[in-house]
Amino acid sequence: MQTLSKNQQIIFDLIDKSPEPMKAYSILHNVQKKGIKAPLQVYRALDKLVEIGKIHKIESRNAFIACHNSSCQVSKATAFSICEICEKVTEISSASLSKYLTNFKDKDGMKYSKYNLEFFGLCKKCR
Amino acid sequence: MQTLSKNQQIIFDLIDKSPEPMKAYSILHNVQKKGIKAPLQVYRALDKLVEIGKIHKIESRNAFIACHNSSCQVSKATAFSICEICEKVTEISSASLSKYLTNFKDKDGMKYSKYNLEFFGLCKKCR
DNA sequence: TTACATAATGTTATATTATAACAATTTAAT
DNA sequence: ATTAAATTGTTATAATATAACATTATGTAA
Ligand SMILES: [Zn+2]
Ligand SMILES: [Zn+2]
Ligand SMILES: [Zn+2]
Ligand SMILES: [Zn+2]
Repeated sequence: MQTLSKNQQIIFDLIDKSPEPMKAYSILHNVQKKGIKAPLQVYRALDKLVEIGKIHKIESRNAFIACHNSSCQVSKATAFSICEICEKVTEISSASLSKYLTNFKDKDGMKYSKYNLEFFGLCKKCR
Repeated sequence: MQTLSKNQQIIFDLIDKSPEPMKAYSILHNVQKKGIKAPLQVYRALDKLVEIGKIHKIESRNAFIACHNSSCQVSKATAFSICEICEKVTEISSASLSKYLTNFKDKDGMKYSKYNLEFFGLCKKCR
């Protein structure tokens, strides 16, 4: 549990409080009053936060959410559900899923050190 | 098996022949001699080809590969392995994996209509 | 085969996402 | 105190993707 730098903390707090994934330039707009003025300052903080597992990138949406799943060790194994109507994103925390994927071997017997899984469908509200 | 339009066929052929995933602007450069001059022409063909399942988008790389897996019905269920050194991408065709993920239900019992899974590791050559 | 709807194309402009390059400052460990 | 590593600040630019509008081609049904 390392301490975050000033920019990292500001940006993490913002993402952590957001009910939905946040995009980089939306983050930028929200932190300009706190002195973070340039895209690069945002992207650098995002890179670090992803690296240490505090946030995840939703690749299909180019957006970021805070990790609320202590079992996904440093972002090596991530799974999300995404509603195709309202765009609600939830991190999936399933021991059996992560066990299955962590142990998955392909045809050549290769095991992978990392994965990202994105499920799509309709959330409760949108069904 | 529908017939492709002119632009769609040109762009599919290029991607299909490529040994590696192709990015949109690399595609554009490669088809300019064939009269496709604008990004939008490329993106429109890519959108359609993805929609009908002839190609897939590798979300973490913003790149496209041809589908060589008849069992992934119209791109609703895709899985790839990605080498983090040489960026080689392979479509994974595993009946047990697709069965597991297609039947996966989250905590609320929700089933998903679609998923995309990207595994990361080192390919044979790079290990 | 005309009429109509749908799909695809062509074109210009612009929006969105992300990194390069370089200088300065802060932090943490000797 | 010295030094290395990490972080910050700043400007410019690269890479990825869509909006808006006009035109042309294709398929379907009276
Ligand atoms: Zn997580
Ligand atoms: Zn929803
Ligand atoms: Zn496929
Ligand atoms: Zn490799």
